[in-house]
Amino acid sequence: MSLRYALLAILRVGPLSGYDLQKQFSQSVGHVWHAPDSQIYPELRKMEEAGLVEGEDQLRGERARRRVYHVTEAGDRAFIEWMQTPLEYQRVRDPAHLRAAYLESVSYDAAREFFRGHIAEWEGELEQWRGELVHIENLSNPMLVRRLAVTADVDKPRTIAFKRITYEGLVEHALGEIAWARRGLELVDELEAG
Amino acid sequence: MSLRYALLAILRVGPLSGYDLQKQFSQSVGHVWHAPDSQIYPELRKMEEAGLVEGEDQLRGERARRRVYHVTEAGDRAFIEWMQTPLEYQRVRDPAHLRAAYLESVSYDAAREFFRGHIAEWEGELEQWRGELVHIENLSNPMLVRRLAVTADVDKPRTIAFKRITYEGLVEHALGEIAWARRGLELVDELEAG
DNA sequence: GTAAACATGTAAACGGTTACATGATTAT
DNA sequence: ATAATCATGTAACCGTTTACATGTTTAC
Repeated sequence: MSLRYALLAILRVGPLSGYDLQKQFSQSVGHVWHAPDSQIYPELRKMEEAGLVEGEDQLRGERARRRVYHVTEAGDRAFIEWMQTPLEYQRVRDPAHLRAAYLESVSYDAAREFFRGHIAEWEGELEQWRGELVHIENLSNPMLVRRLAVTADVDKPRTIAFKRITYEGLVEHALGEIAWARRGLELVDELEAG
Repeated sequence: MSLRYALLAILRVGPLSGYDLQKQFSQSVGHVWHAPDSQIYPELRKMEEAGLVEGEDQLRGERARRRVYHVTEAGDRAFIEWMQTPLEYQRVRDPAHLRAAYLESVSYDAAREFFRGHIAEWEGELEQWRGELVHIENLSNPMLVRRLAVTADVDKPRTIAFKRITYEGLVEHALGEIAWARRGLELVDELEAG
């Protein structure tokens, strides 16, 4: 159910077509809440039915159209209300730690493969999140710039500060996973040696 | 799809009824892969259809029955094969960091509420995982004891070591989330002050 | 002319959540 | 007698994933 609010968060900055939304999405909120375009288009339609957004068809060339969505007052209220509601945490479902707990059932090399894969996976995320963090510090993230353009001066420091701490948290998590997996590799070496 | 392998991991230690499995589950693998009983019973049936486990109905008293499942050779092979297959990581979908990125749209108190809730959530997980870690160190976890009972002496150190590093990783993650949220609270104080 | 990018979807399947439903046995 | 625990499910719903489907416009 968070997809809806992730989309509202972006649309609140200004109207966008489904296509543009999806592109902005994958370069911003998509870093913490992934969604494919095949999920975004239908969700926008549902949000329109619920009165949270309104879409207008615009013509593009002679035959093509694009549907541009903007947030309604009800949509804005719904977003703020959600932000103030206690967050529903999802139950833990962590395939990597599930597997790690049973590595005794495979060879040392297979165990190493697992930890190496874990490092590769989290280094990928780390790179993305660190990149975002740099863009936040430099004010070189287009979404953030657009947002700041519609934000009162008093509110700007907060807007930046919360984005920064968010990505700092993600970066630290990724670093933690990588450090853990490196220790995993050392453990495998020790077990094999002794 | 990991539920299947989580269930196999437990059943490989020895036969269990759906009910007992579910109890063992919630006290062991359930810490990293949650599943309600309403999901476990049908999954066991599906695994039986797939030939991974076999169930036998046992009588309990006069009228009641319980179905005891054990892993087949095919089930054992499937588990080992899965353990050696590159892990499919799920796309990031993190409602807490999604929300954190937009805290400028609510009051300082609402932002504090969010971070406090985050701390409470992760302290809950931390307690569970730390408890497990203690049970692993003391060999006071019944599942681990049963597992060691069917494990060759040479393999025992590994079996313990992988469980330990798994829960250490989880504990560190929880500590990281808590430290992050505490910094969040400090940030809110600073923003409100200056 | 052709490829890249623009633009918007549908359909089927799957996994997970929540609520409901039922009854037997054992310990007090 | 009664409560706790044992024991096993079904059904409806929801969100997500994957694969498929189609056509337009713009830049080279």
